[in-house]
Amino acid sequence: MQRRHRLSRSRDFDAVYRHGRSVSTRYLVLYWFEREAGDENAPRLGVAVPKKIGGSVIRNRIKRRLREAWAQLPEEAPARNDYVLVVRPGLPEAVETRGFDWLEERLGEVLQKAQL
RNA sequence: GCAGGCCGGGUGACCGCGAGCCUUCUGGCUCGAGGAAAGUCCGGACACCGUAGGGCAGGAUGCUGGGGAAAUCCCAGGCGGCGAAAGCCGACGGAAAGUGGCACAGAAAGGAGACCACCACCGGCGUAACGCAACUCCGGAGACGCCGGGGGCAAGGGUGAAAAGGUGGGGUAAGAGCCCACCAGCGUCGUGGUGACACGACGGCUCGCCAAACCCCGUCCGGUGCAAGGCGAACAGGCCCCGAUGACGUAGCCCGCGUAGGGGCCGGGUCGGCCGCUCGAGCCGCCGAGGAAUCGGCGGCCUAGAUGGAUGGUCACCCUCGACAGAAUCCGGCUUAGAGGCCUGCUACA
RNA sequence: GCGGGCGUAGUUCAACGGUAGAACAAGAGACUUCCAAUCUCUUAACGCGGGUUCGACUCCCGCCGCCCGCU
Repeated sequence: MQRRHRLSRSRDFDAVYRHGRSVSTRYLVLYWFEREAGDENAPRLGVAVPKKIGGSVIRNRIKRRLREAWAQLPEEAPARNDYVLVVRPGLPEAVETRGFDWLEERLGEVLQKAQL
């Protein structure tokens, strides 16, 4: 995922949290927010992992895997939006035991629930 | 069992990520986490702060020698403790400068005293022809017993973590370093050692424990931290108060020094960009000095620099199935976490 | 990056270096026809590992966990 397809500023995160909508599942929370009308460049993703989840190795690994899973997705996420994925406790352990394919299913689940 | 050192899954393919370089402009090449990157416990480098100067206060530190930029660091040695040994551990200056503490128990917890017991002496009372535990000693000039008195003494008693050196002998009315021998401690001298210290001789005869209790002594310490700091961008108004009778710098206080600005409220701007940013007390190899830490010389190498923060996905094969864990200015240490494997030396047992 | 504070019964808090206490809660009993209230009794704890000391919740060092600041 290239840098322009990521959320890179604290103000962007704030905007998505403050003005966007959200949906949550057992392991993930998804926020999304429609940017300025007519801006159809590409979807942008930010990943947030609380410190409660684990050490920096755990947190970095789950972020990498979520970005990879996001990139593997077909065009399910409309390009006009900014997204923030929040990891909930238990996800890294579950991925370790159930594998990467399971993580892709969980990501698809939360996107479907959002009904974009 | 102990000590020291090292490695920390590997190889290949495709798709991705970050940086640099090249480029025919959409690709190619190269590099891309750790021994602890961690905790932030010490020490620096570096940077800035209208000065960093002194005193007090405060903090840190504390055997000796060497190393090191420095350090709650390293090496070697001494001393003390633990262990059968190899070896490990130790904030290890001062208690005859002062203050304070030593619960319970115990007579007494520190410049001494005397509860019980012991010992002669003096006085009083009661007695013994056989008495006294016993005698060849002593005893009606009163032994012995009881009571009282002023003394002597600190060996014994029980308590305690600890009781004024320990053991043995002499000595004495009973005793005591009162005297003697050995041991321990202290002091002086000598010898060895750079030194901590060790050994020996002599001396007088002894001075409790706690300073990780206050403290005393020696040594060291300006503050803030890369979110330092610099460049550029944006905004660049109003009111009030204090101030050469010294505000403020200045930090806990005082002195000294410097200097003309400082503070509050409202309004406005900035949650962006570039540099700092990785070549350094650097790493590797060889040679030399040294007992080692380490140092010197020569040759070679360039080895992450992100900024919501770069290592992931899929597949194949192999092995002993892979722990703890992710750089954020850099470096030297300490501490903590940690699956497995390799090498070297030593000790004990068989 | 820098700095500060706190860990004691189930909970909220105490304790000059000398036996860890109080309140509430919980359990049992008493009182009551029953419940509540009240009274009595009981159960329980110094975050972990070293060190100093005769002796450590207390003093020192190192970890672990939690909370809070500054920029």
